[in-house]
Amino acid sequence: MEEKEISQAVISRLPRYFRYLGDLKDEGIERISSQELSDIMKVTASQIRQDFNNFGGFGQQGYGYNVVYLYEEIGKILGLDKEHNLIIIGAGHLGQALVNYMNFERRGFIFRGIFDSNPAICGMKIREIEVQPMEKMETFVKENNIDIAVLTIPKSGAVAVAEQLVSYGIKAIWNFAHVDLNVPKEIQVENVHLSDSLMKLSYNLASHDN
Amino acid sequence: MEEKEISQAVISRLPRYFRYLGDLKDEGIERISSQELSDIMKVTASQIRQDFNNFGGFGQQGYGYNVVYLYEEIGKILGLDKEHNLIIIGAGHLGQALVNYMNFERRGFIFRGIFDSNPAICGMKIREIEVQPMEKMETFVKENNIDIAVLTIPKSGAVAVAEQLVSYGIKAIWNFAHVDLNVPKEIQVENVHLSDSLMKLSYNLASHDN
DNA sequence: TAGATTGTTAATCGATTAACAATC
DNA sequence: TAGATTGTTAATCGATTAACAATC
Repeated sequence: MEEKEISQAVISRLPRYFRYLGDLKDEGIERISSQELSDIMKVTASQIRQDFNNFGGFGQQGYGYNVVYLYEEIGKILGLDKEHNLIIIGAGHLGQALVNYMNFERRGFIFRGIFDSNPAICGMKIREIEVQPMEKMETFVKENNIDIAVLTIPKSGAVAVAEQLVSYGIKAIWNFAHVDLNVPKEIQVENVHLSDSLMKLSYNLASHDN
Repeated sequence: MEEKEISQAVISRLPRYFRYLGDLKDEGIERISSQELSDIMKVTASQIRQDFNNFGGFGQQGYGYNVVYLYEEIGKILGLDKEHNLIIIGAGHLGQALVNYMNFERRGFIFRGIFDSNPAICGMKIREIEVQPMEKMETFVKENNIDIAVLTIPKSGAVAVAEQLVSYGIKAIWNFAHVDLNVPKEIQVENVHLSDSLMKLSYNLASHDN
């Protein structure tokens, strides 16, 4: 599908552009130049133009970029014009928090199922979605066209569950378990290692402390 | 405190080293070479040696690295040998999930207080910690030697609350609100933008889909 | 047309990898 | 000592920034 591979450094910046452009759109701003965007986002205008040009010319010389158009194009690049069917494995506090966070749904990421290995909480409902036992996962994934699995289980079970999910046909994993998964490279994995993030903060706190 | 500034790229890798070394330690492994670590972590041995040498020589020629020693040194670099006092602002699902996640406490990050602007949930207890109204925040921060604030509130209020926190003497903010904070550069900010992370996954899913 | 601003090439900077001398 | 492996310098690679010609 892609002509040339875009670097992950660029991809990581796209959601932030998307957010700022959404805000500008909401404010009714019609056009913006790379220099103006540079001023509010605190990145160089050069980087902005380079980033956008990875995906083709979104702007117009002498004018700049049309906010709504650019916003929509970046949304498409990020796949936000399509619906994604998600399941979440692990109905603990974090899993529940994610299911309850409505903004994902607004962007087309729809939670279809919740699974947990603890029989005590199976049957419980989180926002109309019933928690199911792990045994139901295979059929559910196959019958409901699930493409993304969210892992909010302890690290001990995560590697094995990830392998199962891949065998059921899952294409991407959003991994909150504090462990590196072992899946084929064509399966996309995005790790959210909260304790790593906190440790980084801790380092920066200590090193800038005088 | 620091001689030379260490790049954030290096810092970002330290928690992962720390995790692998902890696992090796638990397995009773005494020593490891950069090459062996390279094999299990899937990064180059060269990078491992460069990374460690930013902080001085942790190894020994002909021998490698002592696992326990290296583990402890990296822990110290990350500031995990000290206790941190945290407060969390926003007692919603995500805030509750973080407070309930015991692993942070194990590493010395202690939740001392929880604040929320909704009077209806003030007084509620989350793991023995009572949710307090925002008005109590200033005194609490000053009297309890709080150094890290965790922001789990909607983006609308986040920028203002961050500024307040800074004025109360907070030194670092772990920001889960989907907005860029506007604080002096000596205040450390670590952003966890979950929707950005999910969008990145969505991009990679779409672009590797054939 | 003149002015503005992009798209894109070239230059710089920084991070990663390779190589090897130092040394345990 | 000989072998192994680090610490560190040098080479490469990739990402960011600067510059400017193209063009609206």
